[in-house]
Amino acid sequence: MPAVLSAGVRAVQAVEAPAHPPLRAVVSAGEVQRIAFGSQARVGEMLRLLPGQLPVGRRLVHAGDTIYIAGEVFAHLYVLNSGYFKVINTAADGREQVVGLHFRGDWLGFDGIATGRYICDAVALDTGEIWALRYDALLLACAAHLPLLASLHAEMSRAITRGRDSMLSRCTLPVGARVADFLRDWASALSRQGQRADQITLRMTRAEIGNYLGMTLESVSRALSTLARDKLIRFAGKGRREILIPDPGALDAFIQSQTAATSRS
Amino acid sequence: MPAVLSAGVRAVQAVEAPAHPPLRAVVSAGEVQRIAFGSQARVGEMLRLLPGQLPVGRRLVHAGDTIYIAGEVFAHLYVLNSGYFKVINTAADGREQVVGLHFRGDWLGFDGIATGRYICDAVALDTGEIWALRYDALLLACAAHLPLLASLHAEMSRAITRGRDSMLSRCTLPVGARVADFLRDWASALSRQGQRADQITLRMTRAEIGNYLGMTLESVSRALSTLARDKLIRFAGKGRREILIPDPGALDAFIQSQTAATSRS
DNA sequence: CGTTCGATTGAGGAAGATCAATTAATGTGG
DNA sequence: CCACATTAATTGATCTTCCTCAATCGAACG
Repeated sequence: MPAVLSAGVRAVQAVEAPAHPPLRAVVSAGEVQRIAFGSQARVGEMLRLLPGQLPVGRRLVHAGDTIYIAGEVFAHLYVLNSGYFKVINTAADGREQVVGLHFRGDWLGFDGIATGRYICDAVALDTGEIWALRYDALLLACAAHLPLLASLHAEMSRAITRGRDSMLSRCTLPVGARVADFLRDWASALSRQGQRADQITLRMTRAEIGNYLGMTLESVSRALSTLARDKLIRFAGKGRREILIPDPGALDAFIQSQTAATSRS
Repeated sequence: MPAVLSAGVRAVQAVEAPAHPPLRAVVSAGEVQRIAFGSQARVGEMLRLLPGQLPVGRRLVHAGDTIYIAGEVFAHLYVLNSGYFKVINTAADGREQVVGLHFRGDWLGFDGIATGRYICDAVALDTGEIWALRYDALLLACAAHLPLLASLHAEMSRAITRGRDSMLSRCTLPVGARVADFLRDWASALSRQGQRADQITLRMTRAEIGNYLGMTLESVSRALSTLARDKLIRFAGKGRREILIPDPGALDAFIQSQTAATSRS
């Protein structure tokens, strides 16, 4: 039984955030319009669309806290307001894998809708705040307010598309390019959030990254070392979890050079 | 550019089925209740839930026909009434992969919701019939009829979950077990449809299967030969596309024996 | 300051890809 | 209906990639 992923998972810690500004004040409607598809827009859109009567349960989480676990009865969808999260899928025979990484603006919990129980574990990688929406209340609100429904569906659609892109990456790229692609993804997620995209703080161990990317931790380490040697990335800070990307375009070029060499069609 | 996947793709052929029995008569409501989660139930559920005013465009397709292609403007979701279908994802640099296989009762087109354009190609593997639902009309119908909305969400949820299960299989199983898992999946899909699950007619070439499973066509061929040698499967018919599964449990055991050996955690 | 956990790096081996040759199936024109 | 052409599938030999095993190093923490 691989203990890598479950290590450090702490008990659920449901803390209600004390004082917060009113929901509608966080992002202005105008700002929402300007930043298309960015997480600012997505979170703002949520805030704008959520009718006052739909209760939003706020919860602070810390690294290792679980949002939900497989088998738990489904009742809520979660909107990530801040922090970093992973989703772990476990097979009947015990194989497990990190199948998703999620950030501000993402939704969690879709996997629970079909069966009425969550299929995966959702775990915080860092301190953050999540909003819990009762699914039944959300459905009613959606029926009354179609833009909210459209927004919800767009999120589910994105979840499907991202999963497919991950598949493509895992199945068509050699390990080195997979790691580069991972960094590129992370950076673009940061830029969607309006943060600087050239500076990444990995919140996972090499073992977790390797599990996510379908390779061993040694392969992750070697790939990162190679990227650093070739000046495609740079390590910052004391530990080796701060990564700088001087030239994102060079990363793209590297990935493409790898695919041209190894075209598994 | 890998030509494997696009080979044999023919132009869209939109044929309206001539005479059909009225929608509600195909599956009785009682039958729907009895067969939980099977595709009979899912198709029947659709029929029951779709209000009369929601227009359903029927289309007959043949092997190679495209339901939609990447970049096309999104307007419809598709419910598969019969036939076999594949979904192909293509990266910016030309890498492409079969990321999904779909059967009677499945929905296609969710990937188009978020951006307003389809992200993938959906191609028929065999003759079949699909129902096209205008997404805007569907949203309105959902708002008026919440069970329909719940059903739609359940389908999207399943799409997400299935994608994650595929990821897990691709990233944690050696090639032999991946092929066995593929056969098991196909068989269980057949059984959900009420068809016999011990007899599979592969509608894809070894190259397509390999692409779907993240391995070469030679590996697929070798894996199938090994499974046949070990009596876990048997080839029927003239070609080697008819596969019999004498003992599904033995397949499970085989997969598990492989995972115990190669635990990439 | 030692202990522990994570990361790096090297050496060797195994799984699977690639290359190549053969056979089987499918389709085509005569 | 048959000879031929074409595509799909199988099988073997070789080679590359990546995994496994192991040792070392560094950082974090009590």
